[in-house]
Amino acid sequence: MGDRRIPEATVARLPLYLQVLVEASEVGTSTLSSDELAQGSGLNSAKVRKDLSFLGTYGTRGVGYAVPELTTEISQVLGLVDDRSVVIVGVGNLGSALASYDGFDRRGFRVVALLDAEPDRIGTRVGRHEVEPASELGAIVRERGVTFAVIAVPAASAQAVADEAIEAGVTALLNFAPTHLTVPDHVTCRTVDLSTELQILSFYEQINEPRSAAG
Amino acid sequence: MGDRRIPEATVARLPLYLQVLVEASEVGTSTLSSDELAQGSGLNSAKVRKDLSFLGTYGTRGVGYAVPELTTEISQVLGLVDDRSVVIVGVGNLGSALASYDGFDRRGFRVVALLDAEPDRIGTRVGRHEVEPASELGAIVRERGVTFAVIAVPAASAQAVADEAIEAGVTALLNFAPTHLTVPDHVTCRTVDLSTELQILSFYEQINEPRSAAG
DNA sequence: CGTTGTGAAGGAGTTCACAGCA
DNA sequence: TGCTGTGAACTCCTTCACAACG
Repeated sequence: MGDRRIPEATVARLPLYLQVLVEASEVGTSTLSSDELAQGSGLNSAKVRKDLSFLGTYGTRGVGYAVPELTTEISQVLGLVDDRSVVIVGVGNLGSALASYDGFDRRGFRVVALLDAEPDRIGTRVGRHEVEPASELGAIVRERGVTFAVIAVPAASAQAVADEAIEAGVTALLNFAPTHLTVPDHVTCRTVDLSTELQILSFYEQINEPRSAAG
Repeated sequence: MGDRRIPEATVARLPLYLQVLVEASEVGTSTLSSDELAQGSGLNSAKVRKDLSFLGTYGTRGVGYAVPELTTEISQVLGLVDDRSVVIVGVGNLGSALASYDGFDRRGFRVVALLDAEPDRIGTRVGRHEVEPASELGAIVRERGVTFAVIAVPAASAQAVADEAIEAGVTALLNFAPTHLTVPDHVTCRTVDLSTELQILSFYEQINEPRSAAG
């Protein structure tokens, strides 16, 4: 210990641990060892212990980690304690899917608006929401205290959408457009690009396949 | 140089460079400096040069990188030269969105089947395909020479789907189920979990927000 | 006795800074 | 002159190995 800063690599794994913890608690398990946590998340126990040590001391030697306590602690560290308002911009195929995705609500992310620039789509219902005009982005973000924006618009308009959202007060962006977004320091942006993921897979697939061993 | 192995971190960035290169070529730009590539992908020039040096020598000192040559080289390294057959398992909200996503085809990933376990969905059309029964997974993979599977089923059935796909010959998995999949060494699996991404964002959002500076 | 927590070692990735070349 | 290519320094992450402790 000593340092209070949690390494980036550790932060990226905390949600995995949370997943395993929630599953365990659903089955009634009250304690998990670092090794069990590792199994469940596809890591190794040393990494798990090191990661959890950054949060403080939540384990018991000879026993393991208490599921409810650790769940609470990780939720707290990740800032999942109170609800966050999310706006989804772009209600095409992906945007619609995201709007209907229950994983948002389950972790305290409340979708408060769906926006789109297409006149045809405005006023239609998607999931529990009615699609509103994208031109209202700034106003909606301000009025409804939105801090998260999910960007599911074409690459060409993604930066403009991001800029307007940030201008209005959004501080976290989840970007599905296949393009790099430039954001100020106080804003966090993560880009998820399906095509990129496939290309990375493609690289390793051809490596793993040394010309098909018959037999 | 000397080493022929491309670092993992570099592989993960090659698709970004490819994106910038394709955009540049569409605008008619024939040369890009490491700094321009860096701008476009949100990195820094040293990283770009180091990354590209692993591919060989494709730059010209004093000038930059030739767009078409570098595009070809990266495509080749990523194994994007010939088409790959992809099967999408799970045609819920996300699966449907993926089925209609044109980013797959654009990079040589050919979706050859959509599968689902729900009797209601079988036979319905989604995008250009008719949904087939998930029980046919193994047969379809074998008959159509599928090597990529996109898993968009609930977490509870994801591992079973993965196992069957792998058994039939799939060697690359893109998993959207919020759970860790165990796969043999010769198979590559990448998990994309929206909820995980949001939670990581959440962490940095609260860090960036030191109790809201008025003004 | 079993498992955590952690210094220390080892490895991977990033950045620096500049020689080398068009 | 300007930009690449790259050793070397540095920082970050992972793994090891074991003392500490319930």
